[in-house]
Amino acid sequence: MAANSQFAMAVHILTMLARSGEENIKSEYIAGSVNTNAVVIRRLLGQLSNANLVVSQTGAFGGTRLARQPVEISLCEIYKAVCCGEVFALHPKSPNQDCPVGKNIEAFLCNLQKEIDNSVGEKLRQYTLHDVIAKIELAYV
Amino acid sequence: MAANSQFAMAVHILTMLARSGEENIKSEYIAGSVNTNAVVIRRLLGQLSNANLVVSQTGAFGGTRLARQPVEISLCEIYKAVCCGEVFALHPKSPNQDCPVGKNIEAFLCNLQKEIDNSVGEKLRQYTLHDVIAKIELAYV
DNA sequence: GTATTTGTATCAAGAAAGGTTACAAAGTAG
DNA sequence: CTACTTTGTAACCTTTCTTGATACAAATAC
Repeated sequence: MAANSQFAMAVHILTMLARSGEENIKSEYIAGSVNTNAVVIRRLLGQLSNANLVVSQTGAFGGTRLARQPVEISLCEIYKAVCCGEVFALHPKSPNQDCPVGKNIEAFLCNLQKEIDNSVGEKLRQYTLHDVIAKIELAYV
Repeated sequence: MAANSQFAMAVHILTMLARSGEENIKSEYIAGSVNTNAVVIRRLLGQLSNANLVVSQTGAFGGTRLARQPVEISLCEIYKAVCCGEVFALHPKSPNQDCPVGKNIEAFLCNLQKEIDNSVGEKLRQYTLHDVIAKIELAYV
């Protein structure tokens, strides 16, 4: 399976929007920077819109802009908006319930999964889009 | 077959081995508990063997046993032994280097990726195979 | 009305994981 | 030495996910 880079692309997209303020940005333009197809961008924008992170407009002079200030959007929100996945997956088939290990390992792993996810969420909550811009601007001064 | 469940299966395998002490366990037997094919188990055991977590023997009465005591094997080591993947992937194609965002976002995301991975590693380092057994035994008393 | 842009639907290509069969190599027992 | 057992791999198939691409209806501006 191809690796999931939706979070990386979503951060890229939102960083572009953050730098453009109230101006509407076209998916075609963003696609040029992310180096992909405009439909890929629009699909991601759809998810970000569902999460109330962006606002879109159809029609001529339409496009997308942030729904909130960059300082009010954490990377954790972005992660949750586009990543349905967990850090690791559970067993593809349920383990053998007649084995004491098989019977109980799933519950353990499921709890562990949640614990790790919380840990990742906490880390991501430390950064906002504003921080991303700050770091990137520094990088090319 | 959705996401990567190698870590989940590896923990399951090692828990089985941990409960059997010095005894050699056959891949066929483990496969019965994990509910998969013996070759899938042997593939994982190969990775765990490369990481010096288990020792295998071919031939009659062969099989696999832990290379160390359960208390000396952390979940972090297991994770690193079987997961080549990161929590999130970077851009599939390199972003447009003519765009200030495209030019600098990769470095930022790469650092973030490492930071998150460290965070996950730290969390997993808190648990050993011994802890897993303790929790599982409790679960079915 | 015409041009533009989003929002979707649909399809194809490629990658990764898991499952399966097959078999050589290594080891044990007698 | 012979027969048997088990690991270690290779090869192949199927399923599933992600990305990329084309197409077109709906919405909006002038």
